[in-house]
Amino acid sequence: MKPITVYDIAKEANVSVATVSRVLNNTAPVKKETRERINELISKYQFQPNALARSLSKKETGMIGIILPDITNPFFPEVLSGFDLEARKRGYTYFLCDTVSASVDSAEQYIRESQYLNALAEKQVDGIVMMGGRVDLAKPDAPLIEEVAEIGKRLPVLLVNGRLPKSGLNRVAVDERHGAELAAQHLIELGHRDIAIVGGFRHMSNTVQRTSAFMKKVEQSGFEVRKEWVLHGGFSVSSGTAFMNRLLELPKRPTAVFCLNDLVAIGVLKAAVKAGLRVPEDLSIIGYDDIPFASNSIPELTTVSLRTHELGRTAGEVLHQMITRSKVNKTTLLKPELVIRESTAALNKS
Amino acid sequence: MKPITVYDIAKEANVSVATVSRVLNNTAPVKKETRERINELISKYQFQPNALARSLSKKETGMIGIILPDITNPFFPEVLSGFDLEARKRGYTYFLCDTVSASVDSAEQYIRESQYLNALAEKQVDGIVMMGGRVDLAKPDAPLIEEVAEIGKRLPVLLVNGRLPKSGLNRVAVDERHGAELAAQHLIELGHRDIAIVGGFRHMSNTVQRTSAFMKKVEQSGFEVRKEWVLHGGFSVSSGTAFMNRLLELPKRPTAVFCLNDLVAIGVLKAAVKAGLRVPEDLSIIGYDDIPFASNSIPELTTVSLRTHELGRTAGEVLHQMITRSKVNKTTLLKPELVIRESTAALNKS
DNA sequence: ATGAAAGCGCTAACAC
DNA sequence: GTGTTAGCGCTTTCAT
Repeated sequence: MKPITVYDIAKEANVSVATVSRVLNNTAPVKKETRERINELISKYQFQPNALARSLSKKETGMIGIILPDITNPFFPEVLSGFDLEARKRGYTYFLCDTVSASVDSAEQYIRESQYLNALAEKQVDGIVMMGGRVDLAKPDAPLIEEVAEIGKRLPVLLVNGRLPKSGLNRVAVDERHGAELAAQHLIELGHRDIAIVGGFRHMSNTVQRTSAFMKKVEQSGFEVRKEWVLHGGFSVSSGTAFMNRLLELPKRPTAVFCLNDLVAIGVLKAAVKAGLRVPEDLSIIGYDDIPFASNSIPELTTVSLRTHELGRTAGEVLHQMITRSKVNKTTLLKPELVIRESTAALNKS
Repeated sequence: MKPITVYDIAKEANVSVATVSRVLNNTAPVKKETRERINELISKYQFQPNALARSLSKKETGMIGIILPDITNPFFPEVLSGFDLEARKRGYTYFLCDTVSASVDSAEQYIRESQYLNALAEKQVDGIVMMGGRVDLAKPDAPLIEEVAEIGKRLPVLLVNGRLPKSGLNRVAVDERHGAELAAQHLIELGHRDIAIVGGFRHMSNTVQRTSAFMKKVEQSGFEVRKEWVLHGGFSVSSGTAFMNRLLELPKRPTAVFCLNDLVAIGVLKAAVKAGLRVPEDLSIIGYDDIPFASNSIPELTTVSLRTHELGRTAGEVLHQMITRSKVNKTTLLKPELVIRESTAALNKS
C-alpha cells in the first residue's frame, strides 16, 4: 500500500493541498469546520507528512550533524546529553558521526571527518558541531582547516572545545589554562613541591595549554616541574599505568601527579596502588574532565570539572543562534571548576 | 550565492540533467569524454548533490534512527560503536534519539519514544533501532506495543536487547538467563552458599529473567537464596551502595553478591570497602554488562560480558538485512561470557 | 549514449 | 478562507 500524501487527504476532504498544508503547519487561518475535517482524516489515516519533501521546499531540515572522535570516551556522551537538551527543545534532531579515533590512525580519522562533513552538507543539515580530531590539534595543517572553513561559509559550523586557527569559525570551549591553574594551585596549597605531569599528546592543543599553564603556575609559586616528570603520550587508562610505572622507576618520585585526564588518573591510581602506595597519603593524584566515573574510583578522584553537560548545552544554544542568524560571540569560554574529592591530600612529611 | 544544482552543471557541460545524474550515480554508461567534462565541473564548483531531493525520488534515505534511553549510561555508547561500524560500512548515517531516562519519569520517557518514532518516520529513515525504555519492560502496556508494531509495518524496526511481546518485531539480544547462570555457577564453584542478588527493577524483563535464572541455578545446586537478600530498585552506583548498606544491617551477611549491572556492583564495592570489608577476601562481588570501567575499579570487577560491541554490530547487520529485504531470523540471540577478574574469590572459611 | 519530461510530496506565492 | 500552480533538486522511464 502506498503511503498516503497531502493529495489523498485533500481529495477526501474536498479541499486543495494548500489547505491541508495550512492546517498541517498552522500557517494561515482555516475555517474551523474544514480544519476539523482535515484533522480527522489525518488521524484516521495516521498521515505522516514527508519531511524530505517539506525540507526540500522549505530549505531547512531541522537536522544537525555532530562529528566527534569516539562516543565510547565518556567525555562525549556527557557533552552530548547537554547538547541534546537544547536541541530537542528547539525541535532539532541530530546525526551522530563517530570517527572512531580509537581504532584508526589519525590520518584515517581526518578522512572520515571529511567524509562526514560532506555527507552532512549533502543531507542539508542546518548546522554542524565538530569536536575532537583535527579540532584538537595544536597545529593543524592548512588543508584540514581550509576544508572546514569552506563548509563553514555555506552553513553554520561550531567548534566545541577546540579550534581551527584562522578559520574564522565560531567556537565554544572550556578555558584550558584556567583549569590547569586551578589544579596547580590546589596541589601547591597542599604543600606539594614535587609534582609530575602525565598524559596527553604533545601535538594536541589541550595538552600543550594545560601543561604550560600548570608549569607556569608552579613556577610563579617559586618551584618548578622536573623535566623527567613530564610524560606525554596517551589519554587512556593503560597509558596512565604506564606513566606511573615509569615514574616509579626514577630515583626520586613525585608526591603528586597532575593527570591530563581522568582516564589517565585512574591508570595512575591503579599502578600506584599496585606498587603499594597509599593514595592520597603517599601520593596525591588529580585528574581532568570529571567524567562520571571520577567519583566512582576508590578513592574518589579530585579533578578539574569541564562541566561537560554545560558545555554541550551551551553549544546547542550557540549553534541555534547561528542557525537563526542571531548575533553570536566568536568564542564562548566556560570556566572549569576544581572538584576536590579524596585523591589529594596535604603533603605527608615523613 | 545560490547553491549549484545538476542543472547548472548540465547547462555548462552542454548536456541534460539526466546525463549528469548518470555520472553522479554511475547508473548508465556515459561517453568517457563527456563524463570527464562533467566531473571537472563538479569538482570545479565543489558541487554537492542535494540528498533530500535524491531521497525524495529514490525513496530511500540511507538514514537510520536509534532510540535509546540514556547515552550517558556507558552500556549504550559501547553498543553504538559496534552498530556504527556496520552502519558506516553500508553507508548509513544515523540519528541518535536519547529519551533521557535519567532525568525524566517513565511516562514522559515513553512519550518521547513516541515522538521520536514519529519524527523518524516522517524523516523517512530506512530503519529504526530501539533499545531500553518500553522495550525493557517485563509487561508493557498494549498501546505501547501497538504503536511500535504499527510503525514496524511501514518500515524495519529492530529491538535490541529487549522485546515487545506479540509485536512480531525482530530482535537481537543477549541471552539473559544464560548470563545469570554463568554468574551463579561461578560463585557456587567458588564455594559460596550465602549469596545476595541486588539491583535492577522488578518491572524490567532483564531483572526478572536474570534473577529467576540465577535463583534457579542456585537451587539446582541444592542451595537457596534468602528472600531478604534479594534487593531490587536501582541500576545506579548510588543504589548499589544503598543495597550493600542495607545488607550490612542484616543479622547475617552474604559472602557474595550478584549485582544486576556493573554500576550497582561498583556501588556495592564502594560500600563494602567503606565498611572495612576486603574484596574479594571477605566478600565476592560479581557484576553484569562488562562496561569499560569494570576493569578500572580496584579490584577489577568479575562480571558477565554482554559483548556489547558485538551486540551493536549484529544489530547493524540484521537491520541492514531487514532494509534490503533479505531473510532474517525473528530473534538473534547472543551468548554472554563470564569475565573473571579480581572481585571474586573462593569462600574464605574462617 | 543522451535528452525530454514526468514524477517524488510538500510549501508558498498569487489569485480569487 | 481557499484553490492553482510553480517550484524545491534529483532520478528515471521512454524515446531517439
